[in-house]
Amino acid sequence: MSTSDRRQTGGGRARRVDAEANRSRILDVAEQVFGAGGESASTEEVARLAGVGIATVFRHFPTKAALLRAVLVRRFDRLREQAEALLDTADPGTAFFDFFRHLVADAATKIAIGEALLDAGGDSDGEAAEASNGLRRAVGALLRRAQQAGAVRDDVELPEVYALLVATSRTAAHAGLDEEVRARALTIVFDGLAPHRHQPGAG
Amino acid sequence: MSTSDRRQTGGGRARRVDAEANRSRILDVAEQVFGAGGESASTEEVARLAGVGIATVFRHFPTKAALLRAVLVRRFDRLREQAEALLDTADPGTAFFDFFRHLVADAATKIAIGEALLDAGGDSDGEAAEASNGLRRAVGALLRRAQQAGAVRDDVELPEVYALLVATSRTAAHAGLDEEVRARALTIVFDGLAPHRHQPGAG
DNA sequence: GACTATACGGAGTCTCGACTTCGGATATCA
DNA sequence: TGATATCCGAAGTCGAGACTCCGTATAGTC
Repeated sequence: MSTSDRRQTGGGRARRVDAEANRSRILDVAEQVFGAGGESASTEEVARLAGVGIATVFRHFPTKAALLRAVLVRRFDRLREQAEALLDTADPGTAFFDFFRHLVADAATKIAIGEALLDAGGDSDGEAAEASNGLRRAVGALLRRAQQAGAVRDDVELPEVYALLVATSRTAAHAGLDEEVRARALTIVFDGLAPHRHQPGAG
Repeated sequence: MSTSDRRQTGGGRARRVDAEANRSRILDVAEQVFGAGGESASTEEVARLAGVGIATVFRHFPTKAALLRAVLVRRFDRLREQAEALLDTADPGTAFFDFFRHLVADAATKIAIGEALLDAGGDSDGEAAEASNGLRRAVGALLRRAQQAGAVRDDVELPEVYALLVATSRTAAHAGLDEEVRARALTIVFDGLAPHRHQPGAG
């Protein structure tokens, strides 16, 4: 309900099926390409890997920014759905920490996602910001539930938790950080989020 | 002893004082410009703000990458010196946590620094990698000392600690994360680094 | 099978930014 | 002060990548 409903409403005829298939393939490829190379990857490469001409890409997405936005919206929506699904999980603590881990692992192969997690919140266009906020709210719900269950300390709030989520995701997105180190770093963060602790390192 | 010693050795005459002044000013401006806008900021803007022609920038630094590298080397060296100075501080725990906080705050106004903290380690040229490793080693020394003093748990190692340092620095570097949230996020990380805790959120 | 709106791809244009050229200025030294 | 090696800036070149034009192909409809 976020994308791909353009001509359906408004009177004009529906999109041709080949055009719809191309649009979908372009989105898939763009997610991979921008995921691997960041947003500096070229539109031409997306077209080539999708097996279409560059004009076709620009016909479906008027600017490169629009394409990137569409990719991000889809990704954010998917992550939000996964987060919301976890709200039904039996153990709130497991749900929260698992999703944290999942998002970081997911971002590890998607540079642009990690970057965008941050950027989309502030500026950006309405749709992308909305998708980003949707994800943020879902994380907030997981957090609150985990706190009520006593799995996360009560004195932390969404902004700093989300900041840590973004920070670890963005860093995991780049090469050079192997999986084991990432897991150990997350363990430290999770320990910091756990209840029953005193204040260290205060200046 | 890392930069600015070019013509001094080797027989040729020393650099003219106006040239040396320009070189220094270019480095200062470049640090600001790349700090604020990331490495995508243009060389021409550096030249303009430094009050010189663009050719002068390229005369001193043969490529944009070389300029960026010079900026980073200088910055890394400076941070390393600060870290090493803290090794004489009375309290090892305070030294470690203060430097962590300092580095994150420093990176908050220097996008390129945060990015480079990560990148320089892996590839990059010899000089930049060396400077980066120097900083990493200095952080390692602070960490070990803090652990011996019982201010940081014994079962964490430099890779994951450095990863967290990089992660929080990079994220702090972008807009939209206010100072208070940053401080609260760091508190969580520091709590995770503190000794005497059980394992939460394990899956 | 023919007709047509829709979609396609290749070959452009246009802008931007890294880097060079070269004639003119100036610090340095005698 | 005069000679000159060094340094400077304005105006280029060059390549890359975002975006457009237009003749051709094809899905959808009869």
